[in-house]
Amino acid sequence: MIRGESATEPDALAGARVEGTRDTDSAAVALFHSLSDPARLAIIRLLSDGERRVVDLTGELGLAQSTVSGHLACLRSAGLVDAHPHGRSTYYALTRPELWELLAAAETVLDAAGSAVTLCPEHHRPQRPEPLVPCGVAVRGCLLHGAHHGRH
Amino acid sequence: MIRGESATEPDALAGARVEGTRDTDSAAVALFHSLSDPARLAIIRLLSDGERRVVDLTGELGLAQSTVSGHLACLRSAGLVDAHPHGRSTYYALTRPELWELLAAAETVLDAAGSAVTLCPEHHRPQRPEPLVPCGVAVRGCLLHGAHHGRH
DNA sequence: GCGAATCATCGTCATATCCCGATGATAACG
DNA sequence: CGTTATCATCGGGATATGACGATGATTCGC
Repeated sequence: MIRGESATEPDALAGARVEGTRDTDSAAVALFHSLSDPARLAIIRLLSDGERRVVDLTGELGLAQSTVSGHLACLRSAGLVDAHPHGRSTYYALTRPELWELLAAAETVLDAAGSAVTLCPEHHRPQRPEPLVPCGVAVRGCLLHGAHHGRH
Repeated sequence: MIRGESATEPDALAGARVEGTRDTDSAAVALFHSLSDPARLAIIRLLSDGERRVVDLTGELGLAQSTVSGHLACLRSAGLVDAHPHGRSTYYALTRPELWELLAAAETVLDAAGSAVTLCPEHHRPQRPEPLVPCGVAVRGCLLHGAHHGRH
């Protein structure tokens, strides 16, 4: 991963090894893998405010520069960030606004599991669809509205 | 992971090591990690039709039984499946209907990246929200409806 | 022109991960 | 009761991963 991102490359061979998997699962595997590291989640959060240089991210994360470069390479390979060299600096920015829906959906899954998790920065949080169940059963406070909504 | 799921346990220590991460990120990391393996995605797909025994999954996946047990332990630790021992068999079932929204959202991200990926079984696919952009700009066929919708 | 800054890459290390076969506890079957 | 089936767990192997420091190419600032 840190060198060459071989594990995140779409790998039809590994996909064909396990029955029931699909070649296209590799892209999904790479996407989920890119999100399965705390440093990379933190990078995404930092980039949500706008593009940043590697040295900025390095300072904020408190990791070695080479490590940050590796994480950015992983995110880049998964298509979540883009790199814009500018002189001796390289600016990285997020590329997929759809990512916020994904993070919000993960919040929902974890919320249902009892983990109050906030992955989406507030200004990127997609609107939750209106609950289909009429209000009446207060199960848990809604993360977005902080009020009690019917859940199910 | 295969023994003890130490890597998927919420680990506040690792979370505190990288600046900008949150302790609660561990649950998200574990969730994304649980989805970042082709065999586990296949298991989720198999279980989408209803609960199954380990031996059934083992047969369908073509993996060693111990491997399948390990994957199920991972999914279980992430809260995505539940185990119901019944005699000498153990039935596994999915626990989070919210998971379909997450997989659909991942499809969207990958779709935007140019990878036509189907993670959601058809009978579990959540309804896509109506596009906010009026029809007019045909960019890419909609996975669900197969017709051309405005994208942006 | 020189020193400093930046960053992708490499090598190394400790640990994790997925794979397998083996094993033992438990339950089912004849 | 003896045999078979099932499954969680363990040990080992091959590989991957995230961490670090070092390095060299490129750019910037004086």
